[in-house]
Amino acid sequence: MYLLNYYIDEISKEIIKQFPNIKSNVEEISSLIDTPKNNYGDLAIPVFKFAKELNKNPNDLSIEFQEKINLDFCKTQAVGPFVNFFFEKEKISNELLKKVDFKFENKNKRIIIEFPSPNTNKPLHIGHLRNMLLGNSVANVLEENGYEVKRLDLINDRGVHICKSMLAYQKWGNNKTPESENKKSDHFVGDFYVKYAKESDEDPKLEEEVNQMLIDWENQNKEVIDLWEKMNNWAINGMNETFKRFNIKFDKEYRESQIYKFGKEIIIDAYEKEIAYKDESGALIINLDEYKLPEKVLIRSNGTSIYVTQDIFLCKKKFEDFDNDSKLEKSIYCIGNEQETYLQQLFAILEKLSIDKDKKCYHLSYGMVELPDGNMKSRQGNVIDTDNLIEEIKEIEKKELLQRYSDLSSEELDKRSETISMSAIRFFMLKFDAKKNIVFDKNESLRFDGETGPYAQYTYSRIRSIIKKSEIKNIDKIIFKITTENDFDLIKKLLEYTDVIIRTSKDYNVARVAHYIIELSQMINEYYTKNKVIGEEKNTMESRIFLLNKSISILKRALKVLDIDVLDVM
RNA sequence: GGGCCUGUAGCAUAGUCUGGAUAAUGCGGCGGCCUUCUAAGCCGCAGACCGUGGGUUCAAAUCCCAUCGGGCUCGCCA
Repeated sequence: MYLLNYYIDEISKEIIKQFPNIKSNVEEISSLIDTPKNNYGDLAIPVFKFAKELNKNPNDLSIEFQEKINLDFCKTQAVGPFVNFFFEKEKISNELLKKVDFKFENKNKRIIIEFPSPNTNKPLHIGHLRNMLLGNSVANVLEENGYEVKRLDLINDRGVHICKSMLAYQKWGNNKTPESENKKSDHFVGDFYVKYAKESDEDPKLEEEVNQMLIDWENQNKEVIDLWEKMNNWAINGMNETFKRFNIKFDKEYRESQIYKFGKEIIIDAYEKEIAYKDESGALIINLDEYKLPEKVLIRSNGTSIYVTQDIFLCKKKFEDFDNDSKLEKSIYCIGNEQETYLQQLFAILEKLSIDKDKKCYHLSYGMVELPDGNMKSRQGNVIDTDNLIEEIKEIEKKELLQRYSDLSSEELDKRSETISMSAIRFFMLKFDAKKNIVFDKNESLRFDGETGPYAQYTYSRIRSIIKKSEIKNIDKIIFKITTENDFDLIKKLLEYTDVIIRTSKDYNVARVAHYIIELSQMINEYYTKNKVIGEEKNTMESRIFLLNKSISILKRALKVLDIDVLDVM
């Protein structure tokens, strides 16, 4: 527990003082001190290690600990081979509450993170949604921890799949526009992608036409380029609306169409330095045996570049763009786990080419979003679309709200249902370990009770309501005194927030934040149902308001990391 | 066949990195709580050979080995 380090170290020092024969130093002893689960104490340490060193029975030694260790801020108690420490709650609760507001210092380090890097042939589905919520939340965590974070998007705006929707529009579009059809523009484009898929099943010749279109595109054929620009703008503008709704802003956008030609020189240079070799077909290949990875073709036998060629270039460019002051600590790629091998290869190549000598590149991998009847297939239209999904949940939420408040203004109804439904979907997408596949069942997945975003929002609103009714002003000036046994447990939970951020900044496991939010909400809910606030004696009421106010400020901070907004009234 | 990920109550998950005391939470089930701060809530009960087998250890859901089931992936797709 980071914010308890002072006390942990004090205990360690005292142990060394009382037991000079113990060989471990303060740091080593501190690392053994833990915050035990049940009611074993506020801090605890097992004595096995010391028992061995001192050649004593652990159960006897722990009793010796109990007798010898005397600290003013805690009581010592032996239980079997464990020594438990119970804080003198009245003495240190105010001190601890001051620590709750801990803010991380600016680290003077930068981290870049790339997501969700969509193709411009279809709208964003819930697979993209998982990607962008994950990427943005990781970025938020790192910012909270004091990093400068840059959000990057690589728009995959060229290639055969883009030409598919273009060809379908050329053939069956009849010069319709998103405006004329009153459709969100990326959906308009996506419909032609699905149309192509259907038609090409019947007519295999379409594939040749698509390939020809790609060649025409590369040759800058004006008609094709015009069509491409028109449809790309539709796709990108539509996606930007969705990003905006999710409060996602990019610091820089790269476009594949602008970089896909680059990278060849780097490969050829590597070939000349014998880092890559040419096989009998003429393809340039890099061997990655030393990384226990399959070898990778870098340039095709016909001399054209492939995706990895430009990816190598892009990495170099990112370093140029964001590491000219040597402040870059990490370059994170938020990409699905089906690309794991590819990214391992890419990173190995970047290291061999001395582009990423310090291993700054990191693959933030995540599992697939599956539907109850199997994987999503964009070309078959078997997908859950992000925009449609939000609207659907929002409608359900509106009904929920009207059941509770039949007289809500339509404005207020819209605002609340938007905030609550966004919280439900955000929380659901983030509460699972990113590595794991999730099955998205509309009926089961999106709830408003239990371990959900709305549950945490509800907690927040309840406390806001209590604070308002208490009519207490200048809450910060209240001198807090413990009024119940629940107080201290809640304070300890608030202190955990810092650890959650520290740990998540290291392993990028944002689900930890979600679980913390639930645990904290549960404790707050338990607190106010057990301990009344309004109507209590003045000092009791003020102390409880003080503590609850601190609690929801941490709750709000944690929710903010997941980009979940709170409501004063829910 | 090789590599990576994964397996915990009926279901969905946390805990595994860094071994520690009674394996935690939600949904579902059963039973309570709206004449005092919003029932999107709270309280209680039932429900777990932690995939299986071995090993290391005073101590294993956690570490090691093997094995079985599921997912992803493996030189010119992006």
